[in-house]
Amino acid sequence: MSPDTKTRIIEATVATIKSEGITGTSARAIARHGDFNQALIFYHFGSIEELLRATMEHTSSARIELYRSRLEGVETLADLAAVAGDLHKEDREQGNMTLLTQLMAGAANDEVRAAHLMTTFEPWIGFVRETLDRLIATTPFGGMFDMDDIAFSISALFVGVELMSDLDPERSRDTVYDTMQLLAGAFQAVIGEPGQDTASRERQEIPVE
Amino acid sequence: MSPDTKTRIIEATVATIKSEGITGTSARAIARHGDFNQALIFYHFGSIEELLRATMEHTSSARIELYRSRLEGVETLADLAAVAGDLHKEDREQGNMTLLTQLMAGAANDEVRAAHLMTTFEPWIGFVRETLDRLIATTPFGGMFDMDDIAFSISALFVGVELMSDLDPERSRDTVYDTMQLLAGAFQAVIGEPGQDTASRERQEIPVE
DNA sequence: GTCTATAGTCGGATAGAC
DNA sequence: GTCTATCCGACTATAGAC
Repeated sequence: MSPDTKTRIIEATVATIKSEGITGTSARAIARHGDFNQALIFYHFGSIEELLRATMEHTSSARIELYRSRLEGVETLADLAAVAGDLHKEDREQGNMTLLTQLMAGAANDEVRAAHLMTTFEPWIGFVRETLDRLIATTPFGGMFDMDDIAFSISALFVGVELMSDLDPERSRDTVYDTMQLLAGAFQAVIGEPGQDTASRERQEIPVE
Repeated sequence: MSPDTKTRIIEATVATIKSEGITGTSARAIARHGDFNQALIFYHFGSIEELLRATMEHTSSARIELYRSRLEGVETLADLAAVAGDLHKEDREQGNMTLLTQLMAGAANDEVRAAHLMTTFEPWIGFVRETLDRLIATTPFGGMFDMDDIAFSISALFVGVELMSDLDPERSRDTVYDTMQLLAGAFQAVIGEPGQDTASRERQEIPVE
């Protein structure tokens, strides 16, 4: 019945952060959520610190694969905005974004934790970058902007929207993604779709990496 | 020598959140930072909760006026990005953005605190909106997008960039704002500058509210 | 591997001297 | 208005029974 105990503890940790926030996440609170004894945490992880690190890795690696599989077929900026909006909505409903922002805030004044969290987040940014490369970098506009900065900014935008939405849950943020989709479509119209001629650019192959 | 005691306590609270994070902010830690007795907090504010609320208001109202005075002269999107980048850089260096994100994260699972923080943040979003109104809403593009959503997204972008920058302080984020400035300039070129004719829009008065 | 019990620290908050 | 002293609950972590 009980799967791996370490996994059970990590899942209880996730549930605790989602419902109590990082400031309310203690060994006792986690044990209450998972219905096991508090001392188990220290037997399996040694410290709360180590448990939080393990929790970061567990949740991050689980999500990145889903994102990758869903976004690899995307071919226009409007599609990107639409799929990203859908994924983000799922994550919101499951509390995954709250989990992330709470872990981030809790790591801000702790260098070791921050470095660890950034490492788990890096593939995410790199992956937004890859998607952008497919859609923009092959156009003449690709050379105009630093794609790393844009990928970083887009990732930050999602994080920021979530953090602020958590503060104001009554105002639905679905329209924000609709608006972003409109904007992306307008932008796409200006730069032209990949694989389709426009007045201002030459036809190019889209590199498959 | 000592100004208002309440102010001293609030300033010690700000210093504590900046250096210890929201999870490390306790009555005792605040008292250490401000070099006064812990009991003073409860005499003047009644509870930590109330002190945090007062701190939110204090810091928010102080900054919004500065932002307003600096941004009211802005007339193009590129200028907007430039001035916003400068202001944001100042805030970063003073730790004000860390303060904000930490307060946000700490308020996420506390409805009363969240509502309070959102209230102090609302003028900020409204004010980004006013700036956008001056720059975009008077063009034909104004009708295409929900300006509230865009103002919300821009505010969220800054918050998100900061939260992520806090995790990765070594990678300088100055280039992010340079890139945003470039993007804004390109966008401006497409929609045309306010007060200047373009092929696709009629001349309009910019309403002064 | 999981539990109870407990040590030791730190938290919010109050009473009361000055 | 500011301090000392203190209550009491919650915390991390460990020792040791089972």
